[in-house]
Amino acid sequence: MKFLSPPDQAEYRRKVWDVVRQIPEGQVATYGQIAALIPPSKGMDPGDYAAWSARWVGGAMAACPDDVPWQRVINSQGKISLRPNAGAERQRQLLEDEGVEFDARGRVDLDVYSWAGPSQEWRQAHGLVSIGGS
DNA sequence: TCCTTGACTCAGA
DNA sequence: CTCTGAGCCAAGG
Repeated sequence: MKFLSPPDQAEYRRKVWDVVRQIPEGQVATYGQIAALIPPSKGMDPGDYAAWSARWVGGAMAACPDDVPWQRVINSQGKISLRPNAGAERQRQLLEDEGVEFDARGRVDLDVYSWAGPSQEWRQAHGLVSIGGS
């Protein structure tokens, strides 16, 4: 799914995967968090980007390579975003195997497992937004 | 060609 | 804290 595809979708998805690969085992990141690390394409309206980038990340996950730890990416509520019949149980299983715990409602405590993001150095090397924002 | 269907998030109730 | 609805594009049937 992509809604409002970014001008450079292939490029965008590649960046998303690079970021996801940095998420350490036992930690999780949200779609919005990943999106916030990647700057909008030149000329793109910041408002539109903020509104749709999270979905683009979701779209990137839908087609990610096997070496991408897609299970560590969940929604802003700390819940699995996959539909029950699309691998949600598998995702939860993978996370639990890494030590991530789910509460009674099937949510992950983001205060405990949320990833802090890649190092400033890594961000610069990959052309992502720097710490401190613009 | 028309209609459905998405790995999301945020504000309101 | 939980549940709803809005925002909005494109590929596939």
